[in-house]
Amino acid sequence: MPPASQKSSRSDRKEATRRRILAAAMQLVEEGRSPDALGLREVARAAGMAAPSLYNHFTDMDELGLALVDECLLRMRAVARRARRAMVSQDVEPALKTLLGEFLLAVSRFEPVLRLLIVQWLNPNPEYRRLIRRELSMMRREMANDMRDAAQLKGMGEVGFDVESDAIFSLLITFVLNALDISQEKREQRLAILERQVMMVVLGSRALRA
Amino acid sequence: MPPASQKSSRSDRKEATRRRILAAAMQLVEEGRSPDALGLREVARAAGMAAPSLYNHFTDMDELGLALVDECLLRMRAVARRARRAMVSQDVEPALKTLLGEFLLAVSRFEPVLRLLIVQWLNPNPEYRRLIRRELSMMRREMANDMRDAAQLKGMGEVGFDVESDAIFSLLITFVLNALDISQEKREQRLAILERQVMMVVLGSRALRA
DNA sequence: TGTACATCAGTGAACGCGCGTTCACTGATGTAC
DNA sequence: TGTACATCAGTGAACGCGCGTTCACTGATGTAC
Repeated sequence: MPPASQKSSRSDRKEATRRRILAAAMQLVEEGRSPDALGLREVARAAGMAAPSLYNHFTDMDELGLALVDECLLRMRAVARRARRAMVSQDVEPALKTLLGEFLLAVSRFEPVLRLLIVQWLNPNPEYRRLIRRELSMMRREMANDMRDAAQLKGMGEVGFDVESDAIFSLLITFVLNALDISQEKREQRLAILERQVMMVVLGSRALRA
Repeated sequence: MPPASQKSSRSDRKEATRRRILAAAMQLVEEGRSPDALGLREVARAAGMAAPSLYNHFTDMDELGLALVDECLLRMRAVARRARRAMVSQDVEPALKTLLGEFLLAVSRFEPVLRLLIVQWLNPNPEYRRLIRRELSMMRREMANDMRDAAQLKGMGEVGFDVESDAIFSLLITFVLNALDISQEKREQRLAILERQVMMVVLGSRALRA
């Protein structure tokens, strides 16, 4: 038996290399390289290694692709969490303005990441869809929980916000689709529209409850 | 100068072959063949001709692809028109129920067509996106016009419904994304949610106007 | 501590494959006289 | 109407290309004694 620290030395470096590969792939994505996702050689080159080396870290391209999607989802969750945290303990309207402002920033900053996620949402391989859908509904649920907590704080009692947050998510997703290749200026115009639409949902669900 | 009828004989047959190719491609799409759109040979085989023959009718694969997208959009517009016609001169809620019922049928029936449209919406070649976006905003506008006309009939005066119909469209699009590979049963559950969400938008925009 | 051996991340060359596309050709159909 | 010629939709074979993947090998690193 070798000492644990020694034993892990080689596997530590291997793990680091794996991260390096994923980081290189992510950078390619963020640079907007998206001719139908990335090629094996392209990623290898970006990571500064020979193509077959990737097979020491991923059994095939799909495993790399899924790991990449996972990485993208991770970033999006961080964005969502940050946005939600920024809106706690505000009134509805300023809270939404904050949320959407954060969202616009995120869309601009992560546009290629979002594009990859939507493309892979339609990947013939169902594993991609499962992964994305699972994470997405998790984000939806977190948002619904936050809304419920906020409502409770304002003494509105125990109300469900699942349908409502689902609708808002739909608006956000379509916003991304529409925003994909328009100018920053038009994007802000569309954000103003999005704001009104989210308000519609908020007011409408209030009316439905009454 | 040859008589026009004679002259067109050969080009008529050519035109017919072109249509045959597109029809064969459409059938492949509707059968759910979608490993990242269709291959040249696959389409040729389905149309019963040799691969290079396609070049007598399309300058390259992109032209065929765009023609195919056009065909898909045509069908979707027909669906939309039919749905809107089914909802004239009803009250808001039954009209929406009718609209969404038609919509669910269409999603089930044209699922692969819709999938192709969303995939091509993200095609690196911007021509696809332009085409789809143009057609989509046309459909949106038509819907907004119908809503405006209906509102006018009920004496609500000249009100714009663009933001509202845009929101409803967003909900529909995301519904398609979510519906893509779930069972008929779950789909109907989601349709019930969609109904409530559309009602939220309708009621909410009414509240916003007040 | 020093040496002989095992492991294994990384490599260069090559694989089979299917893709979109080009090319010289064929033969039925239309045109001109 | 009959014949000689032009057009052109359709074809089989072949092209170059880039893809994901396999393989035998190398050489640094870890292991055992």
